[in-house]
Amino acid sequence: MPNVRLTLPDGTVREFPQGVTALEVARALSPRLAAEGLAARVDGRLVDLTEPIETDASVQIITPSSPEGLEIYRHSSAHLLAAAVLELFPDAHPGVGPPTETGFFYDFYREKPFTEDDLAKLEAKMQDLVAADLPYERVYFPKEEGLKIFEQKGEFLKCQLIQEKAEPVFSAYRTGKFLDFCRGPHIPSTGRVKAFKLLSVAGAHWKGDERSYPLQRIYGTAFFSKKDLDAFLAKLEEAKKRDHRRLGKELDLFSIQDEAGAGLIFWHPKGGIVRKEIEDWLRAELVARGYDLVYTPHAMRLHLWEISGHTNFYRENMFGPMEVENDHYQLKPMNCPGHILIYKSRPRSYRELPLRLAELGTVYRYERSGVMHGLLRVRGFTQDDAHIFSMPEQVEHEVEECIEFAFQVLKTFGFDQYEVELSARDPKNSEQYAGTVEEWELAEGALKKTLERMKIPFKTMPGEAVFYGPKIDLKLVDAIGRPWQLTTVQFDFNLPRRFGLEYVGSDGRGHTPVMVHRALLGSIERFFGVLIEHYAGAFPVWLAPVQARMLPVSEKHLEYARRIAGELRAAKLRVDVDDRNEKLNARIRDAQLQKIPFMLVVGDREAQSNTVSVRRRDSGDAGAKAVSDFGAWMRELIDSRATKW
RNA sequence: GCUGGCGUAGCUCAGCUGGUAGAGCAUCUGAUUUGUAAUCAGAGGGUCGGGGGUUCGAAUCCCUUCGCCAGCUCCA
Repeated sequence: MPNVRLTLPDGTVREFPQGVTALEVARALSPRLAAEGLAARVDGRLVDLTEPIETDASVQIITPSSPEGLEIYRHSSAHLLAAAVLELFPDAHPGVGPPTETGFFYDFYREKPFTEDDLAKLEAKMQDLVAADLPYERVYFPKEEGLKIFEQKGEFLKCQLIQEKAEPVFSAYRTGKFLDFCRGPHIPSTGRVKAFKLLSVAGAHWKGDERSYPLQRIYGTAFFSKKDLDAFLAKLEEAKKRDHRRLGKELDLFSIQDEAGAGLIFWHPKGGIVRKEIEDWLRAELVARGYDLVYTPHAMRLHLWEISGHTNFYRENMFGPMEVENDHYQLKPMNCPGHILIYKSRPRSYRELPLRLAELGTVYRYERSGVMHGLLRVRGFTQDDAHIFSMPEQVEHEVEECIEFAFQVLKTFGFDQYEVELSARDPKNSEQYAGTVEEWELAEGALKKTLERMKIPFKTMPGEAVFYGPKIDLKLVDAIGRPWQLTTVQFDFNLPRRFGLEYVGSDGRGHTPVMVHRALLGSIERFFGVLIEHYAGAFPVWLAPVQARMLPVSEKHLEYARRIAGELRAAKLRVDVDDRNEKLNARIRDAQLQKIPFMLVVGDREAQSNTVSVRRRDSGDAGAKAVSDFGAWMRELIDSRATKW
């Protein structure tokens, strides 16, 4: 039998008999590699360890430490789940079951819904299958023949997939009694699955099409070790504890009320303080950066939205128009037309450009009833919006400034990780965009060049652009690693033309300006939600609704506590006094649960020496401090917007 | 909007197969005068999300509507 020459990752070349499997290669290299191997990469192609290698090739063994390892492992876990489902629930029809970023899922069509109890039973069955150490056996079928087998099993979803996607001879994987149409690769056997958990069951639709079959999706996750799984589950718990909806209630920050309607936010006094601090900082920053602050009406004549193109391209996100004196008015879903009207209110000279109009503009968008989510997805929200009108040659610089501003925002609010996406048009779907192909190419090129010049890594997302132009989106990553889309910088060559905007150039002639839409926090509501989760409700001093709470040891010290609170308030600090008739311990506990940064315990000792005993939220008793020293310290923490102290 | 789950006091939740509501915390009152994460006692508080139906009788069963949760889809 002839030999094949296999190139290993370290560059060495070794000869093996033709038809050797990657598993055999691994064994030849080291028993440990063979034991750990999950799959193999042969000439760039991911294959099973048991696949024969017939020609010279480069071979790499995929192990748990390879980036692809976990994905393959989870895909195999999904098959394991499906195998368990078919054993326990023969009436379930399997759909698809891919790995995801955090685990895997498998979709089934079934009349009866799966319950939480079913998940426990399925986990037990999966354990049995793991114990049985069944191989993931790759088998091949000619298309017609294979199709018949799946038809006999009544797996109509699989049949549909095979008809649409299968090669003339297609591969499938057998795990015990379960046979799945699948490209692979898979791990060698079920015994290799070490740590998994089924997490939830939720609805889904066949191929994501809501008119198609309703399916039940079972979510699970799998890791190489129990330790990793436990760490993941702990992270889920942590996320639950940080949930802004829960903290919003516990800390009395905001509410959403049935009586008022879904997706509409009530900012309570404590949330209101946080919002005001954010807005004050932002406004000062806007002014410093050459923006002009404006205000525009919440409802305007529908006619404007026809000009802007919103009634064509955005109607399904708009509340219905209201009739006023034989005319129609529209609650604004965006702030752009208002700012455009300000621009248009008089002739503009090139000397005033770029004109940066900023507004904390409240907009209303119709969201389908199932999509609202706390502060993160609502129907009424305030954008920290701005529209920059500039000459074409200024626009790249303006985009750069916006991104630089966005980075400053991230830093100020304690975020240090981010991801950047460039959203371009979908070239196959040009009718959903306003403007010509040339204009789009120009705009996308300009955004791309700007990011490259700033040396910012980014991903290009085709088909993600808005109807009037391409955009750069910035996602921040919060304290527990979740990304949130907030900042958006959008290029617009469309609206200026639709509204007939002009400026007089140095040549004395009229020209059309270019417009940049940008929001940095995105929406104040969403940003607030993200902030709550990022800080787990424990805001830095400058944002904390109550910055310090006086805790008089007994009623005797109430007067002193009130006097000091008054002094600190005069120094513009947010201080309150817990004058309830409760044990000190109980009041400390409450302040702690309210995540107030500083507790000031005052009793005889403090009253005599004009001091306060400082208890820090995160590290407990910090000893006595002169009142004036404490005030100065607080001032510094606030003015520097310190996130740690 | 779609699929599934759910909606009981301000909050968190109990209430088996229908017999007309209960706990802890919170609130109020009283006692206690507190030194770094829950003092004790008493009281008030619910047309069981809304509407309709089945039944002698509904928090419990059915229909409908609103809302919430997990997803799908979509987005700041």
